[in-house]
Amino acid sequence: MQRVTIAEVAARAGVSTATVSRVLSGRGQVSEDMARRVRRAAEDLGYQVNSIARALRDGRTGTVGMVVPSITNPFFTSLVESVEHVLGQEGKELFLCDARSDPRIEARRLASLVARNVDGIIVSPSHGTESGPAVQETADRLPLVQLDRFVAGTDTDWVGVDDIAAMRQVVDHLHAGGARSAAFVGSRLTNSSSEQRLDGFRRRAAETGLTVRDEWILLGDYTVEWGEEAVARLPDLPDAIVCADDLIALGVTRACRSHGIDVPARVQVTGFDNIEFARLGEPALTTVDQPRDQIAAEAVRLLGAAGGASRAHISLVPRLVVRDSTRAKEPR
Amino acid sequence: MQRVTIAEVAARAGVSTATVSRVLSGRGQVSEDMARRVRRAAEDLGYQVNSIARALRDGRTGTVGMVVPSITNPFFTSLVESVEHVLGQEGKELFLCDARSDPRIEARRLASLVARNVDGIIVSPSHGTESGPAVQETADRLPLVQLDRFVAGTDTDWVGVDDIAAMRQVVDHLHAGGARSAAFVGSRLTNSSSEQRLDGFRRRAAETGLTVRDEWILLGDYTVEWGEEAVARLPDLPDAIVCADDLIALGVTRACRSHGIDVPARVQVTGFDNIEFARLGEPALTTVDQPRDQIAAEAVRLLGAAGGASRAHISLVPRLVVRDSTRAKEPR
DNA sequence: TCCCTTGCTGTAATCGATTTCAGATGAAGT
DNA sequence: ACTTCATCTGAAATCGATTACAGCAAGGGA
Repeated sequence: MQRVTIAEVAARAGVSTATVSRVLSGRGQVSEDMARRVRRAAEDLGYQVNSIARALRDGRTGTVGMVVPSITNPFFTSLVESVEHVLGQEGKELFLCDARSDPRIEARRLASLVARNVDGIIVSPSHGTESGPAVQETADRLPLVQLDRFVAGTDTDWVGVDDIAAMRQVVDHLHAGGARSAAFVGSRLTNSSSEQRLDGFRRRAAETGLTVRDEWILLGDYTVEWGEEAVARLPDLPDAIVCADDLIALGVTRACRSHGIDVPARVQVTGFDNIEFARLGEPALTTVDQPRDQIAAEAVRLLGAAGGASRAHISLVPRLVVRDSTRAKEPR
Repeated sequence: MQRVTIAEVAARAGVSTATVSRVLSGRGQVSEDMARRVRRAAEDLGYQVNSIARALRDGRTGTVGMVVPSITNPFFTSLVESVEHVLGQEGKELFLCDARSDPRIEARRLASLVARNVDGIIVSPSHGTESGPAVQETADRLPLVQLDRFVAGTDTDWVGVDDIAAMRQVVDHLHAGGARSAAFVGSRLTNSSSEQRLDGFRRRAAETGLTVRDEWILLGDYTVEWGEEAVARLPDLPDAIVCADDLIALGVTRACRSHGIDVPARVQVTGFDNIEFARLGEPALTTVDQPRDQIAAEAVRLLGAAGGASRAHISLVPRLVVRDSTRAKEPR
């Protein structure tokens, strides 16, 4: 159970710890003779570096922290997977934290990541305003990139999709399928995704002449349950229901099915994110595909390039995936 | 950006670093006078401990590593969430790694967790035999608990469900619903869950006189796609299809729907795990609910209690959740 | 008055790997 | 033979927090 230290390797090889370090880390020049002896000794003893000691010494841990609002939301899960993959390619590792959609828990997580000397932090903030102080404070100490969601009034890099452009595609597609009125089911306006998507929806609906009534704007959580409940709350049925994410949309189609409302004949429904289960809905969901791998790659790149005085806001244009919950066959 | 060290706090408060440490960590006696001065100085400078340095000093990091086969599988995700929650209550944090169902990647992750001095490791091994060496080697150095799955021939603690008992419930329930023959769709026999579940299925099927033909045992991956494909591969239809997890079951019911096979009237289908989406299938899946929170709590408890010479194997009895993909109304 | 506690505080060692700096060796050049 | 360099090694400092140990002062008892 005792860990082997560099000193023991040095003793066994009959050299100094400096030489051992040089051999094993590959920097500095060491004669082939010594190198062999050291490697042999390290091998025999089963030596492995203590990365805590190394981290203390050179101030970097090779670790990136990531904080997401909810690890059970498949969208964030797949984002985490992408980020982990990209980091893996640079030999870095991921510290994953779940904020449980609570800005206070989020703040604690961020502080603890700072204390643990991660080299950078990727965060998808839980709340559009309340997450602000903690995020900004953290960003002042470490490279930090916001992902997907964005907190108002913070000065950090950001990567996500262009929600406005996405909603334009969605609305146009529904319109092409014959919709003349539409409802929006989203989450309470406590984060930027939700706001942006609602905003984009409203704008494009106005431009295309779609009827949108105030009672048709329903805000709750990013959950299947809320989607189901929202349908019950609609005073009457519009031609289409635009959902702020796929979980909500799955709830909406499920509720429609159990109320005997035909989708897409009577009501067209759209989701957002293109999680794996979107295609498993009945009917399969038309939704907006987020380019996760690209988002992850950009985020990691920005973390590495941190330090420039100017902040980057990278918004990628997502792609509409047409399935069976809408009527038009073309993306727009 | 510069981090404040204990020395700076000491200088500002006009005391030694020892005193600062004693005040801030609360151990050792310090006069109220000094304590106030120190706290004041720490506050002013925005001091935060460097947990790397602390970890180096006292050999513990307050961190637990967890390795799962696939973070995109909702079952593992919810398990991670439970574990994270339990750890959070003891002030520990979780280092999450995704093995991508590859024992080699898994071995690398385990080694890196050891190098990072985590206090313990929770792993759900990817492969029933190939994961063995890495898992055993890791367990020899650190407290380690296997979760859900188990590697043959390793000597470590384990927590999971009693797959045999679960399958007994499943088979009895299908039998009660009128099934007289059944197929099994699982994953290739590369992990204990799969083996145990198939074994349990076979045994109980034999005991209850259910017909099981060899061509009805189909093994692939834990994915929706495989479930869909498996249906196409069945030479003819049994009365029931028992799936080794919910993802497979979702694929199976989806394929049945698109082939016009009525579930549960023509074929009954069952899943395993009770992931959130199980109830969203069409029809909603009858499945086996895994007591995640309890599994997580036991795992964390075992990690803490490590050191005893004897190994604990804790198997919890899961509960059958009856929904619409089967015919009988009672659990058994 | 002197010794012994008791209660605080500071000095310095410690954890393990890395790296600076100085010293040693040997080869090549004049 | 004497420099001059290049090449390699090792001693010791360093990162930041913790803690064993020693020292000091005040108070009590003999």
